[in-house]
Amino acid sequence: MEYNFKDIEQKWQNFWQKNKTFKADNQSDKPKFYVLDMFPYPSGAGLHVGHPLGYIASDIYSRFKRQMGFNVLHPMGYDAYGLPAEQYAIQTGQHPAITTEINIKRYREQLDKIGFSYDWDREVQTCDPKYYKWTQWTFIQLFEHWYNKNSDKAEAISELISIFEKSGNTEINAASNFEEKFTAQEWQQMSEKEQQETLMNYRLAYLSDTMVNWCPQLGTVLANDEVVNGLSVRGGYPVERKLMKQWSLRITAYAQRLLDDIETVQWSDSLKEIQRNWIGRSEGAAVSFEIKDSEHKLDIFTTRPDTIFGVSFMVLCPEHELIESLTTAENRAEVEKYVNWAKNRSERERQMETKSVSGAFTGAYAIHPFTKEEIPIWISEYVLAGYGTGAIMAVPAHDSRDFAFARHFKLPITQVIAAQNEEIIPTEKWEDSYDIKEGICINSDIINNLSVEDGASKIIELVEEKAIGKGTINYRLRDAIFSRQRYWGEPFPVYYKDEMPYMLNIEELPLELPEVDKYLPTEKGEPPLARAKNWTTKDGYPLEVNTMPGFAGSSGYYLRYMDANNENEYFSQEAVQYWQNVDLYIGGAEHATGHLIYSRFWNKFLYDLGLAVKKEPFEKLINQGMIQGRSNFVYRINGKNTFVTHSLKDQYETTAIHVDISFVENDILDIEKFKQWRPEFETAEFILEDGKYICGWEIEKMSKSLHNVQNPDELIEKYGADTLRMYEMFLGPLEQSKPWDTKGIEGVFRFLRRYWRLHFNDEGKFEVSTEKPTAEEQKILHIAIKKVKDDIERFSFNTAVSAFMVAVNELTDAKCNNKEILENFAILLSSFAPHITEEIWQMLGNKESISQADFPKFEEKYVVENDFNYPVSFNGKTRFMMSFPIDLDAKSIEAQVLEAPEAQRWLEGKTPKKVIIVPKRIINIVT
RNA sequence: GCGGAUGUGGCGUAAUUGGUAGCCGCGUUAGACUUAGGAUCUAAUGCCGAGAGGCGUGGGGGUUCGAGUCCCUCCAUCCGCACCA
Repeated sequence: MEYNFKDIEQKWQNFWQKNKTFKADNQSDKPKFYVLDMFPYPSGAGLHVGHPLGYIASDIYSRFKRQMGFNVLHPMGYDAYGLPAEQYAIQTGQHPAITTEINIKRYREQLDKIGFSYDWDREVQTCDPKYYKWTQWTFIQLFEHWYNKNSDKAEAISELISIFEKSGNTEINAASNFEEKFTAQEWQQMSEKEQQETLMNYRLAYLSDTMVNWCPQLGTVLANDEVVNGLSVRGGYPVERKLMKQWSLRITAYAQRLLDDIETVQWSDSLKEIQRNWIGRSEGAAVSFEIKDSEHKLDIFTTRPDTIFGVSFMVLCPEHELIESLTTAENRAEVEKYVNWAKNRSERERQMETKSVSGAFTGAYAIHPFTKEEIPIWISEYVLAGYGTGAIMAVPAHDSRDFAFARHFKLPITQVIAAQNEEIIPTEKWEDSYDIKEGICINSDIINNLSVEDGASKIIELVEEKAIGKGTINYRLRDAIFSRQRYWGEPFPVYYKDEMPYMLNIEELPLELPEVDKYLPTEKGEPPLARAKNWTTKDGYPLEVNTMPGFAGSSGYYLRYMDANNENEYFSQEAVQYWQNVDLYIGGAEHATGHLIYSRFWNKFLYDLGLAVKKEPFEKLINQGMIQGRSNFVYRINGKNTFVTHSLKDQYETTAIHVDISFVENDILDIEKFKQWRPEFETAEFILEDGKYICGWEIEKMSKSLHNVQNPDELIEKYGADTLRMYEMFLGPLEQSKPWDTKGIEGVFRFLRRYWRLHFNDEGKFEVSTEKPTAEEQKILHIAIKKVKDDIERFSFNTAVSAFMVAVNELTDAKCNNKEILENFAILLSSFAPHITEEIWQMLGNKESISQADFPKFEEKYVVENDFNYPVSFNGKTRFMMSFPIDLDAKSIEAQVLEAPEAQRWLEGKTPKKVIIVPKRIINIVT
């Protein structure tokens, strides 16, 4: 009987679905194991072969864990809100919900065809009101909490109010930018609105005027991780800075915990490093400089307080609030000109020209806190509004940017740090700044001769004494802007009364997304939800018209899977106590700074509330590599419609043209298909080699425009899902990027057919032997058991596939059709190739699904060898092999080796200086 | 510029503690079976060499009886961050 993968795969996919084979129970005596895939955004293009790579790996691991006796939670769902569906809606008028539903259906079909062991009863879709009810619910909780730095956790706003009533805000230590102090009495005298405005400075979800990344083409603001090089990640449109009233999440309150707990999870070093960089902790000092003839103070942040005696000017960012009041009359025109120029530059321009120096002098002077010298205050765009205080003390001798600025505007440069016993060169002769991180302080008054480290702590001590500064820690991480001026996202559960925002009652959730006539902003420039009719509460208060960003729905989805159908709670305590957190999370590295930071924050907040039970959501995380495309090229002779084969192309002037890979097999072009591809090629002529047109090739990104996209459906049609699954794993290590090359898939297909044939006799009839397995058969099996188990446990799926091939080759050579052996081998293979093994398992007489079988136990006794075939080397070079019993002592081995005729030949009569014998490894003779 | 990763046959890769470099698969070559082969099977296949043998894990150097693996140095490629004070 032939291996008919089509029937087999259909049969078992139906069986699994009908019997809910992979349904996970929230109650079990078994240990739990939670395997999660990063859920996909269902795009219109469907899945290509790169998407399932991680899904296949996690599926193998899930199936393996079930056979190892775990209760496995392996769910799947859809990150269904997103820009493409909305852009499409804007163009066509089709409701994004319809597009999304169609795309989800297509995704589901494609996923089903690959044979994944998901518990589909737990599916979530972020755009489903039953799901986003809990996204809205969490937002309300964030609004109702503040961050107490003393207890280092989120606490209820109601408690904060009672503190305010008792002692104002003088005693609290909260995560907030609000610096004014008020007493209990002052609090009580505030109006309702004033109180609400005050509280807004403490809430973890807060509304404020913020500098945002505004993307005019997308008509929305974007979070920092959604902008790269001044362009939007989605679409690549320019982004500008703009001050807008926006919802933000106070993720910065969690910066230190997000940083610290990176140490506790098993993620790749590179990913941990990306997160650390994104959080960007730096230690230093905040120092307040007095300003000459002014009541204002200039606050700066520096990581190098030890260089304070090298300050020769101060620099403010062009957005700095003191510019207005500090600028002197005679400098005003210049300053205004500069500020305007800087303001109108796009983020992109600004980032492109980081080398050019620009700036303006305010005419004002700061007073050095130690020397009392006057220090000119300048403005330049090289100081960023978003970092520290937006103002710096410039130490040109030891900072390259300050140095460039000082040289350009002819400002003094004073060296204050030097290496021990170093010859001092006057700074006028320097060509660059001296960015030294170790050394001793010079020209520095009271800290002279101290080390950099001691100098810094001395200065911090002194400024604290003078009450003009303190040691501080600064983070690069910004609060997450949470409003989007788009239609296709979660509505905020917020209404406005007296222009202050209030939360809906929990009972009113979910607040469902309303219908609108168009998916565009209103004429007044309000977001699309402003078009909705009756977009108010029952009492007529207007509802929020912004929607939540893409990361809202994906931040807590892993928790919802634990109890996906619970209508009363986000998830029950019973469910979370059992499932805890994700044991294995697999997905792409592109989420390193977005999703993975936000969901860690989300989880920590829910942890503070006593809902989540683990500090970190994802215990182990693996980033699967990208699958690159293999493009094919044809070479057109310039100015002609003639194409020349790859090996002859250098004899002509040619242009390489991407050709669709579906016309090409083994780099040989199907000329007829190519001619039909485009009208212009119909009359094309070809210069061949050996009667064939051979295409050139290159490894590139897999993309529609490069005509190199491999679609899994076609491959499943041709080879079946089991072959696709195994081939994707066989390609190479999971975490490495690798090109997709269909050539090798035949080898895996051949392997499965050879495996199938083990169970059939020469007449093609199913026939297995029920006799006792031979020692040889047991050995082949048990070597495979050990290898496959070890490989799966260390996520080395490619080498496991190779172990299967070795075993099947050996079983074929041994003409093995032993039932016991084949039964165990089927279990081994079933996590990789679930369909074919279910079929064989059934043919072998089993009634239950193979996924419920126990993973075979490795038994040492079947693989022990009596002899070891030693490589005998001379001076490290292997010369011949010689077999010895394993328990033979080194002395006897040495004596026998040296007597061997082969050894005599290599010794050439010399006496060996040394003989090294490593048992079961090697014999090395040194001459 | 800073940080991270990777370099092994024609190609994808393997070598888990420093111990036989190239497992497995693709491709290629030759052969068998066949009306046919894009089915199946057999054999060969790192490079040089007729052979003996020599050379080989990005380059150079080192440690070691022994290095793909450890150390130093240089080069190349990829990814992330980038005026972060």
